[in-house]
Amino acid sequence: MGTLRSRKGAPGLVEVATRAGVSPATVSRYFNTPDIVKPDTKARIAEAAAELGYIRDRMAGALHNRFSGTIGLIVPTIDNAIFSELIEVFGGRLREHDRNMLIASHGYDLGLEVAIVRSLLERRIDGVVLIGFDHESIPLEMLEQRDVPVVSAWNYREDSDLPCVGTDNREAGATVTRHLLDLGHRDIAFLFPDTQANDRARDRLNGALAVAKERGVEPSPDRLCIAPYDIGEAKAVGQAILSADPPTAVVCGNDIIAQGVVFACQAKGIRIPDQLSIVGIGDFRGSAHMEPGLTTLRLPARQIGERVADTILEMSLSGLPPTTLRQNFDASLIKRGSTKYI
Amino acid sequence: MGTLRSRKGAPGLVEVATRAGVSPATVSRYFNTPDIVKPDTKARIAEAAAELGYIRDRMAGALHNRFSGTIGLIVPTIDNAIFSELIEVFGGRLREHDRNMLIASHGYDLGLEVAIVRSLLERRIDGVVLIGFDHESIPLEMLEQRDVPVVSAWNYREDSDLPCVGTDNREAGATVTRHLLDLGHRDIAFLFPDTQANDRARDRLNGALAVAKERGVEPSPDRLCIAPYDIGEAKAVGQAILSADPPTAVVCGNDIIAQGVVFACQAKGIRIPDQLSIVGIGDFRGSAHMEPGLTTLRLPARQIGERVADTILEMSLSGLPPTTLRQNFDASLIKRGSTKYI
DNA sequence: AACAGGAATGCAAACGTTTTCATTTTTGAT
DNA sequence: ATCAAAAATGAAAACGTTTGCATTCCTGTT
Repeated sequence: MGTLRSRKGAPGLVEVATRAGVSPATVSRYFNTPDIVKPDTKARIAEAAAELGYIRDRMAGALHNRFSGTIGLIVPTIDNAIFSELIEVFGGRLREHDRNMLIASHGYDLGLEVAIVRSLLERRIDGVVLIGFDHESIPLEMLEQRDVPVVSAWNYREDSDLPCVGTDNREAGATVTRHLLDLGHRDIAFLFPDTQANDRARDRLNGALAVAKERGVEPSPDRLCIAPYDIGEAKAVGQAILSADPPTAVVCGNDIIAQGVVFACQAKGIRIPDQLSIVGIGDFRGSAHMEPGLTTLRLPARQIGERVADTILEMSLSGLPPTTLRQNFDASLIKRGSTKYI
Repeated sequence: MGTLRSRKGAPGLVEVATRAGVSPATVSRYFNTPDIVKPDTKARIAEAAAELGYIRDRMAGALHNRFSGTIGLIVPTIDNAIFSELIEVFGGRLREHDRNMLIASHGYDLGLEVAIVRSLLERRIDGVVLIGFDHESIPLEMLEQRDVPVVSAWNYREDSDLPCVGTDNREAGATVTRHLLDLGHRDIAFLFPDTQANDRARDRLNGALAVAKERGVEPSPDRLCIAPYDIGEAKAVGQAILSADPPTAVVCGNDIIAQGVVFACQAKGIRIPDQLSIVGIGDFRGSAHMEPGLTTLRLPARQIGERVADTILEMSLSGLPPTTLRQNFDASLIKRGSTKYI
């Protein structure tokens, strides 16, 4: 069905072999284990390959040796500052190791993950990186059954089922909240996204509430607000909070929300940090440079991205769990102009 | 070399065939051309496949019929609001068509493209989407030689060599500048990234300067400033501009830069739009909600993303140039609070 | 009831590599 | 110069599908 295009003039391994006067096997070895072919032969093959403009067909190879050289990354969203640095760094690291990144997003619809995982498995993925710990069991089983390595990125939990590389989100929530408490704030609002299918947000909120309680601060229900990771909606929620009986400080689930609240204040003429202190989590692009600068928790996205890549590659090569099963990266509180003692 | 893991228990096409009591060929047809297999047989195969948890191996198939079901996308950067919506939409559309997205970024280093293209070709990509028109000839030739469809996204030019889907960036630059001129501004500064290896920025700036000249406004050299697509650096450049003898308006290469300038004003206590009008291009996340809202040009990223996907799929299926070789999407000026008549 | 024509299916040869095993060449020591 | 051992290469059988061609099974017509 349909017109079948032929591979125009693309030369194959055999043609390189013929031209170099060696067997296909030797050419294959030249590419895969160059150290076992004689320098002399190597030179001839290199020349032949260059002259023909040969490009190897890794699919054909993968058919044989199980490795496709492709790693899958499944994220909730690409179109958002949250994961973009992680994605960029991860992809770059993979390229350094001559692997490709197959990426898919599900828009926080975990049900889509099963379709995505199936699609990735059909392409013989060498490994899969997921964000966080909230996942349906079916896709995980499919991966498990086929022995495909899986790493959870972004989150750290000492008792996670999956190998993980990330930060402790409970701790993250606790840290920013502690900062506000240390500054003397007692009337604190919490703006977090729906914690239903988002373990990062859930952990952060729990950590935040735990430390508050510990210090004797128990927010009333109207101090617990839901705002999605969207700057416009966060701004709207922020304006609502600030309308009557505003708190003295706000803990935001991430910097997107915090930025929304900053804009809400500017819209209502509320001075930051004099009338309201704001903390975010993430230190996204822009948080450092807005006015006032946002006090936030810097998550080491760069380190996590690189480490995730290294970990999944290690697993795919060894076929075993990684040497370090769970890796925790510390987040650091960055104090800027958006917080102040009360 | 290394331990070769075997495909644990993964069943193959033949096992499905055996269990369903049909030949492998029929099972293959069941997946590829379901309409030519008898309903009865179809049911038996479906059952067998489900029971075994069969997942097809598209690499093996690709070996035969040339289609890997994977499309490559090469962007300058992922970690930036510029392309993220395009990427997200494009990837989603591909998934709807049961294709995967292989993504790579080169960080505005076009020299990297050749390595990336090679790597994609090794994976038997069905098509490649590039951003803009500035590309080295070698990767393009490699793709051409192998008959791999290429589409340029984001930019539109009526005389482009490649099929393209995007907006006319000259027009974009002209539109925002015209808006300022219409408001009576004559002393306008232009903040653009280095236009060396970035045809989008170059076209925008040229369009902006052309329309200015047309109206008799010729900016002095110190009104032409270079700022990268980075909010912090743009803010710094903005502060420099505003220090002595500030202009009455600024045209920014994109919204990131514009946001930086907004923050620069806030830092220096310059009131927007009373003392300075600012326009951006792109209508990125956040531009609508910052204070004041940013007047900018909305680029139809969503439409472009979908259309690019459709176009590359069409090309890959037909093996021909797309029916519509060059597709232009109109951008619309969004007037918000950052601009005002002088 | 016989038959033509189309619809379903099966057979076996690809697709472009990798890899095992066997064979040849080289190396270094005597 | 000779030989054993190591290094380099070659021959051919995989890998898991797809597909052209051949065959069998239907369906409806005379």
